[in-house]
Amino acid sequence: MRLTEYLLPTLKETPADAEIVSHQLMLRGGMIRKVAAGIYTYLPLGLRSVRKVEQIVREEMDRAGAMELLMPMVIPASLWEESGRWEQYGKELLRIKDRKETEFCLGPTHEEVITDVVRGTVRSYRQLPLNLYQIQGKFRDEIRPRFGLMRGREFIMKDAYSFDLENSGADTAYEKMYQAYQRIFKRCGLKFRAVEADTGNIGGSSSHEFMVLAESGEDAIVSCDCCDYAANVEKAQMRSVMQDAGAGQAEMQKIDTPQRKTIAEVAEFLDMPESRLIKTLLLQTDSGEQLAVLLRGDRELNEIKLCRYLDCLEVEMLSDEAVEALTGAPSGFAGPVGLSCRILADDEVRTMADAVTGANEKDMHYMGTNPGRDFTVEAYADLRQAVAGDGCPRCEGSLQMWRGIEVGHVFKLGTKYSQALGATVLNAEGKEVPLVMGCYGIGIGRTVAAAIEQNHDDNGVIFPMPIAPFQVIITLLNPKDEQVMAAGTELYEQLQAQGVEVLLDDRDERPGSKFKDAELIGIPIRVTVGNRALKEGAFEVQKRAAGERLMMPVEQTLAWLVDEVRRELME
RNA sequence: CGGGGUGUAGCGCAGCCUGGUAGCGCACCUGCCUUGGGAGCAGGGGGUCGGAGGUUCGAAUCCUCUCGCCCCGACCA
Repeated sequence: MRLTEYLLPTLKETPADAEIVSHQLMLRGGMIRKVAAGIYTYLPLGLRSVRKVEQIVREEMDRAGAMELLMPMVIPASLWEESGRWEQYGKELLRIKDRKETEFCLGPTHEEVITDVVRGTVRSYRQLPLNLYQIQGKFRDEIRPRFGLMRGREFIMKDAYSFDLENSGADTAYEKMYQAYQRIFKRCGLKFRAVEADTGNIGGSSSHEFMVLAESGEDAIVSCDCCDYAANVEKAQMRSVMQDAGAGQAEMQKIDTPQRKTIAEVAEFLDMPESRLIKTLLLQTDSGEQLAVLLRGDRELNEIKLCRYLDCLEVEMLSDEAVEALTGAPSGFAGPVGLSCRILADDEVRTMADAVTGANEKDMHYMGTNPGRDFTVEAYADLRQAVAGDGCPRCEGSLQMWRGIEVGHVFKLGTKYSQALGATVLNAEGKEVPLVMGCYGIGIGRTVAAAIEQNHDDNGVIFPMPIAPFQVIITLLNPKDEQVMAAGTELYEQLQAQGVEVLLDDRDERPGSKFKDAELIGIPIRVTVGNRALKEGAFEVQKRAAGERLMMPVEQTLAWLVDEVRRELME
């Protein structure tokens, strides 16, 4: 494309509402424009990168034996009622009505629709295994859209669904997708890691997330420094510390802790480490049950682990009023001694002796309390958030912390949806059995954004060749100079003939602006055409990533470029 | 939803406290000039000051309500 004919609205200044680099650069580079919160238009340049990622995904899905189809974005409520998710999914599901007042939703994911398709078309185990995917716009009415394409409400996703007769087949399908994902993100030029993950409201038995490592990532992940254990902190386990501390020596005694409400304040007041305190969290489940959860003072609750333990969808901290009603004291002084509600505790609490807890009385705490002796814990479980330095659950190593962007997620679904929707086949014995499913997502736009998070410098994006919107940009220093225009145009046409995706910057701008734009939009290779070098019979070539400039004889340039582009596509 | 902030030209902002001609930089248009790192000069276009109501002779500015957007927490590709 010639830039004089292309829509490339670059911005010199950074828009105020863009927080992270990828969002800023996509806005500045003329790749996207916001239409509403979490809703974007992909401008021509941005769309090209999106399409590149889609194409890589397609190739690898097809290679893994999956078939592409396309499902509707608008889905009748009735299907979601069958699976039970119409009630369950909550406000993220955007519900709409048609003119006849029939209810629909905008699809945030498509387990129901695909299962409906398959139950209507697949009757026999001989038609299995089956893996169907689509690349499509999804809508989730996120509580807080942010970071541009990173967390939009409308976003492009590849979602695939596998169907098998038995668990073993489903495991194979899962493994195939896992391998395909490795290939996809590698081809996109990303540094990533697959980690064990919680399954959230998609459900199912096990899952892995593909995390692009980036400081700006919204997820925290841990990995072992010795073995290959890696997990989202939501799910992360740590080496258990099961030894029982036994009853301590101290007598339990009540002490004054005026105005000291937080763990930090009490610890400082008593001049002891936070780990000697027991933190008492008062919570309420979605079914309205109130309970207390005990943690070592320096630990944080992992709500997802708690929800799994309780088999509920969410827990919520009690309001100050509810705390006062339950404990008889203002919030900040809750403790397990004499507490009437159900009490759970993290495993670590079992190892504590002579601990400090709230006394359920204003401005008072207990010293020298011991679980079992002074209060009764209904059950101990792993309820705490992993932190850097915790022991690896699989080996003797210790855990490190990273930030990651979740670009892909694979789930083993089991028969959750096939059972709810009655998707069955006849097996070899002629018996009707529910299909065993898996589902596999990739955030397309998010992958582009993640690539930018990982590949940029002060001057802009540095696209990896496979997902660059164009592979080469030819910068004409002075397009009014006939020789410059002629030499540049010839190279441009030759490159196109060779299948290289090339931009010709033929705009009548000063060189500085053109260099800045070329760097901002991250085209991997730039060819500079100016009369100074042309007099020597040369172009100047420069790779965006490396930066060093190279004078190259005009007649060698075409072959060199074609070669470089092909080589970088292969890497 | 809770807490904090912000809406003035396409973008970045000032003006608001203390009411009285709507401004600056970038971008855009025209001309001249310039052409190896976001030039210069001259001229020009572009605004329901987020919206509604109120106070006032007079509101971007004060008051009330409302909407959008951003940031901090629970959601997820």
